Amino acid sequence: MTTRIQRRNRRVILEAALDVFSAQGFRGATLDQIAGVAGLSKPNLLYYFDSKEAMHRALLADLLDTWLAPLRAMNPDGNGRDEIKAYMRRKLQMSRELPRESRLFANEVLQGAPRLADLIGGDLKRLVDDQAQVIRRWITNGQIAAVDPYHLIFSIWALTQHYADFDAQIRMIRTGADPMDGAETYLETLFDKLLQP
Amino acid sequence: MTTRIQRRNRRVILEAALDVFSAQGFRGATLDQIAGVAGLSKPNLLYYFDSKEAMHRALLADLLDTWLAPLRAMNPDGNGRDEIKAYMRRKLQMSRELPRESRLFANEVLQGAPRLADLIGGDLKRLVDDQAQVIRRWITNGQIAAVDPYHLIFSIWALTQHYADFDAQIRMIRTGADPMDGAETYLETLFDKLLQP
DNA sequence: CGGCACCTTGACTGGTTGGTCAGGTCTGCT
DNA sequence: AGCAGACCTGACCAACCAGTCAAGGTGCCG
Repeated sequence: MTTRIQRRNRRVILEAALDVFSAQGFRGATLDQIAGVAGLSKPNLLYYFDSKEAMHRALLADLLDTWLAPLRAMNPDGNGRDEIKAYMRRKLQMSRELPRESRLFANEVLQGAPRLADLIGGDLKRLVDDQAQVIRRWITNGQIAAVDPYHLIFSIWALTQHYADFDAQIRMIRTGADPMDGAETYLETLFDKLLQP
Repeated sequence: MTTRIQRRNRRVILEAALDVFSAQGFRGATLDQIAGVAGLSKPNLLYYFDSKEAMHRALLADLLDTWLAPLRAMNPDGNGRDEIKAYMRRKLQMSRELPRESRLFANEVLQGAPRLADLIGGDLKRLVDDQAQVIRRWITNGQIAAVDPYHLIFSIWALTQHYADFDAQIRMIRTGADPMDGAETYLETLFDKLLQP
């Protein structure tokens, strides 16, 4: 049985943990920092989660579905070009709206995904394999140009997540402007040209 | 005056530090780990470098030139499409040959580039601004299609570095094969189509 | 081969950090 | 109101970690 207080505090803690983990990485984050952001005491954090590791795991598990949803949502019966471009647009929107989540995953993968491997397991691979098949069918149908489906998916990840993960670098260069200004238009053009049969 | 032993040990230490920092991030790396990889004692490390921070700074400073060289090497008087594609190819090769360096920078930028800001300063911005001007000229000359020069550069970074930085994820999906198999062909096609006037 | 500068290290320190615990406070139910 | 169980915390601990130091070892010069 979960109480109202439990629900509220767990939410507050995970929110704070996302803030700190995404900005500092797992090793770099401290319970004191998370406690400070959450406005709770450190022992209280550990009343709700068994360990720092458990918070991190809970975060990743909660976010995994959200993170993969855009890829899952690609409709095999839709028009190839529209579906892929819609996928790209959804991912780009996630970089804009959920940059902390993007950086959390990036931090994790960058360090070899030790805490992610068992969570994802073959799940991600299966999803990507399935959608690669779908893309292959669109190629066969002549709906899109013949490009490697895996590299196509990787390039969507790379191009969209870059704006969240490397935000600091982009800000150094495009001082003033919103770092993502013009990104949608640019990527729209890029994928239009790439996929044109 | 630097002795032979000094040169050798500094090199060994930076090599080990690159290994550990790129895999664990600054905060995640410990001097004991670096000492272990280097085959030296921890106090000995601190005989050659004032602090952990100093090792990290030395690494970044040493690598910065290497890292920006490909962008600097873009020849304003060359053919636009060839120059940009050559830049992309050089960056992709760096992802293949220097993945640790790529991950070191990625780790740094991901966490807001605190230790990089003063090192790069306006230097990177100036270089990118200059090369963006060069690209604009190629567009005016009709050598390449009209695309936003900044997003073009960002997309080259994103697409090439992704293979080094997200290697762990790609390996989960493309089990067996070399993660970068087919990447060059794919990116060649992508930029061909994108830049086609 | 003797001496001096350079190199190396075991043992230590002070500060940080994840996690524990005993006891106190609050909340919701009857 | 009263109580049982949920919630919260100050004080504490053990492990870890960057950095110090004094003392001994090593290479290089005359």
